[in-house]
Amino acid sequence: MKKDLTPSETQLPRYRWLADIIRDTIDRGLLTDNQALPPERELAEHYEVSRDTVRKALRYMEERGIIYSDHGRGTFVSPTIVRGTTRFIDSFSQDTGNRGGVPGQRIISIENIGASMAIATLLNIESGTPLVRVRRVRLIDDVPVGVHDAHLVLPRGSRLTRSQIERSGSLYKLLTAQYGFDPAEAVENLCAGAADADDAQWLDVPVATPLLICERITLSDRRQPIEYCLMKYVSSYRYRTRIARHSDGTR
Amino acid sequence: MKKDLTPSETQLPRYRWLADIIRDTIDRGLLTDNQALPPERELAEHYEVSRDTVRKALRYMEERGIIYSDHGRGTFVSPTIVRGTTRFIDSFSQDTGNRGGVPGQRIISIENIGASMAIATLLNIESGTPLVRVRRVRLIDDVPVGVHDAHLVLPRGSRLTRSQIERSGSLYKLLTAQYGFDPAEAVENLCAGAADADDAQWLDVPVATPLLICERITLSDRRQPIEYCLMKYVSSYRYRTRIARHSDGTR
DNA sequence: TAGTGGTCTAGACCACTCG
DNA sequence: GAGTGGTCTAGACCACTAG
Repeated sequence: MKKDLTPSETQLPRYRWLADIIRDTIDRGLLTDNQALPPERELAEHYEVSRDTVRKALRYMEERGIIYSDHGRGTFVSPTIVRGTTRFIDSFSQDTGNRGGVPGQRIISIENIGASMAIATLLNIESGTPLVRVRRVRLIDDVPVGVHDAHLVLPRGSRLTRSQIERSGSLYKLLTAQYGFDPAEAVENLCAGAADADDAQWLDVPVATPLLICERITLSDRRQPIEYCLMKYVSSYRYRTRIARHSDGTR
Repeated sequence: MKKDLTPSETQLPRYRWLADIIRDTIDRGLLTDNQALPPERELAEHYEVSRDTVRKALRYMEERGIIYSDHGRGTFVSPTIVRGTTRFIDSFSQDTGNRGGVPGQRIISIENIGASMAIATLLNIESGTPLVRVRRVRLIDDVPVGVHDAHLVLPRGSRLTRSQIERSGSLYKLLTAQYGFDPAEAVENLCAGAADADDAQWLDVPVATPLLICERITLSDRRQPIEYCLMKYVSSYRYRTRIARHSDGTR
């Protein structure tokens, strides 16, 4: 168990080490919805870290929707409905797994293309720049739930093969490991749409069926656009998210 | 200008005061996309605060997608595409204003009802608990773009009138000011759907038109559910969001 | 190697909540 | 008033980036 390792053994900063311990405690059900954590000063003493480090661990968890703090009252475990709503960049495989489904994919095509004007504008690159386009049907428990159409900016000469993607569960993990693809942030735009003939075929629904359309632009650590992805989902697919702030900036 | 006020005059914590100054600098175009901010130590000296306070201001802004920091390189202004994608709980009026539209509403009905079993389960209350149900058509520049169906848990005896809501631009602002309604966090679930006869009438679209469906549960500071809201939007409406994390927890 | 952000500490005081 | 989280400080050292 993580608990038995010292922070230096885990190679993690102390606040991450502490966050993992607390997270574990919650995941094991020893602390449940809206129950209070020990006070910060107590945690600091018990784990032999400064109070500031405790606070860093708590803020780290709060950002992820695991706990929340109330001034003057204490720090509490977030209700189940909130925990686990944090969105990550490689969300599909992740989310699906978290919800108890088996994520899958069927590759429609992999092409080396030049950026169209529309895509070039979105990605802030020259039109005609070489891109890799990957189209996939996404499955949950072998049922098609969505189509992904990704346009990737990869280093010159990168070659992506069907079998590579198929072997690796997650396209992102593959790209990160093999091609230095390093997503830091993404912007998403969601709206309603209707299935066209292609969508209908791949998703096995009638033409004009309502679909959830999600456009994503992914940025590298230097905030250069490295991917444009158009995703369309059938109505049974749920996109979950969490909002933690009021517009007055409070909390 | 805020710049000329001392932190104590603004009644804000120093880190918020500093964040506002930097934000202002960016908004005025003195610092633009991917440009570097001064180093933390320099900001600390210049504004006569500790480096830790500077860091707190920077983290506050980073959470909101205004800037980003890279270890060893510096801190930079987020590209325009990213800035302003932060979602807030009272998003409709806010977002619409930010995008240059004029937000509006047409109230369909205000009812005092008892919680149905479905709603009661979602809100974690007894079925039959008194709720206020507010149905509204949301407008942008006087064009209907969505319908909101809110079920509110308000203190006993609260009375909500049409004219009150109409006078106040934002329902949330009214509830907060008048009824101690204090949203701290919200969970949203998005999916695709089709317009039913009612939707079609209010949104002025054919029945079965694809709609973006967004269900929201709003929680109080004590993380008690205080609202369930079902929102449906026509396909021209864009729901924008930002994802800042990779699933390995890095950054 | 110089410069940057990231982690960590120990201590002080403020602001809020609740009995 | 006692206990909690929130802000702030001054200083140290580590980790990463780039010329």
